[in-house]
Amino acid sequence: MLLDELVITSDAVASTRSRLEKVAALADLLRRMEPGDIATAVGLLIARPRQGRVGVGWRGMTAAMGEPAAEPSLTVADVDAALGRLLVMGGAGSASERAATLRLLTAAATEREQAFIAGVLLGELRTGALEGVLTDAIARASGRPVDAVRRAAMLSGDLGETALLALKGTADQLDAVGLVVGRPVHPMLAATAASPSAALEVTGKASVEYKLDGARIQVHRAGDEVRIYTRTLAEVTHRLPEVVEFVRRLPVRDVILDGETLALDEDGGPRPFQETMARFGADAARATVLHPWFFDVLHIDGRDLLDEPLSVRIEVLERIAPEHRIPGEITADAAVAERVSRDALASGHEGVVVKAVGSAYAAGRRGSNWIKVKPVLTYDLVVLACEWGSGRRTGLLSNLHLGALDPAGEFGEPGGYVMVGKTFKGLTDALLRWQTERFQELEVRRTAGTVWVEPAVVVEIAIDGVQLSPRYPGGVALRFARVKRYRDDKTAAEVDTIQTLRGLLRS
DNA sequence: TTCCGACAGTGGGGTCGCAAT
DNA sequence: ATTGCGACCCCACTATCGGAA
Repeated sequence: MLLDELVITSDAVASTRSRLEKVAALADLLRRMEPGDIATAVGLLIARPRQGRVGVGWRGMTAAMGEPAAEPSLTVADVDAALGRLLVMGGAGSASERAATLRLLTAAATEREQAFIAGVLLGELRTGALEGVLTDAIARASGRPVDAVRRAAMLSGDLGETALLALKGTADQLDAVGLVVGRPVHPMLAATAASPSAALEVTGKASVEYKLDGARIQVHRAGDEVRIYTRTLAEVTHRLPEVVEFVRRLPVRDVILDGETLALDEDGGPRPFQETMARFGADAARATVLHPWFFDVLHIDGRDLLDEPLSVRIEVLERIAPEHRIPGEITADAAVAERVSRDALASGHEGVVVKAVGSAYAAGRRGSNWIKVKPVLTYDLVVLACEWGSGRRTGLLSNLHLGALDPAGEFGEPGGYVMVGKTFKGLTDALLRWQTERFQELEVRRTAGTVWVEPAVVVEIAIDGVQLSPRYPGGVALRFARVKRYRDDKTAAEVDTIQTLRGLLRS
């Protein structure tokens, strides 16, 4: 199939807000597609090519972009082949070859094909159709139940191959897609609640478990063969030899475990997330050891546990890895849940995850059977600048630069402000419109994407905490900052201080 | 008719490896 | 040796659509 045909559909999908119309257009395209193009096309349409990221970002893309072709000639297979070549060149140190390959591809593309290819390589097509909508479209095109398609995609971890199976295979083949030890499944995710009690009201009797601040791991063991995957199914086995060794010693033959890995101090307390990531991100072994903790088991010795209630899965876990099961308690009592949460926080952990004891393991879903609860801190800060938004926020001032007061001038002018982070979260459309006007009134200067303002507007910011910053002058950065409200009742002289925020580092 | 679950979009801080400077 | 790029860890929140209630 010509790439042009796919791009026409993609543009049509982007041009409507109706999901039903998006699904209809995509389903129509999928029906017309040759089997050999289906997996590739699905990857392109959701800007997640089946090769994965091929090492081209905004910089490389703009550098390679030249005059477009007048007539469409590229096929879907051509693009797939080019992406494959780019991927293979990944570590070869041949930047010029990569650039040449990319230039060759874009030179053969028409203007709208170039835009499409850029969107795919940057991972943001913004057509309003990602996995969810594509899953519906695959179901529509194939006539299979959407639940069957979604289930196969989650268990195989591969929407493209699932599309091929749905469209060209039999219903039985689709339904037969199941857990395979060694092949990662999309992990179950958690919703959010404000308190353990609130979470418990939703779940009923629950396992209330510590939430550890590390990296999610999914561990597969088949005999002596162990593989480890991240939340997004990237394989990281070689980075975690200590976890491999641990899992090899478990009293099982085959197993799939879900858990978290993190660095610990001498007392067994968690090290800061940054330290875990420094070790997790490195190829070579470092002095830091990453410890595995598990909270779920999906398969054991030939027996799938996905559809077993959580209580049964916990029993299995308790039997095979009691020392490395994430701490928690099963309860229907809000007071007990609150106590477990307090204990978790006192031990330095993030909070708790409250899990309905009767629930199955819903791969890839963020339902209300798992609910995370973390404490929220709020501070009043001053807005130092604001950046113009993109996409649906184009033309609106969106991303706030936040400053804390420095009364003594420890990091600059006495009574001045020290930047501690940015945020674009928590803003309603009305607030975006308001701040776009207000900050232009307070403008003192302007750079390409940013309007700098008088430090006069006070905003209440919620954060999960702070972390050491190698970037900001105060040495501290906000973690997961979001706007709660503007504080018209406060002046800039009354905002929280950099010393207050730095104080959070030590606790 | 209203409600609500699922999705997509809009970006945040920080870490690494690797290539270019 | 330093800097910039790209990939990938962690992540919150709002708007919207359309099926469920």
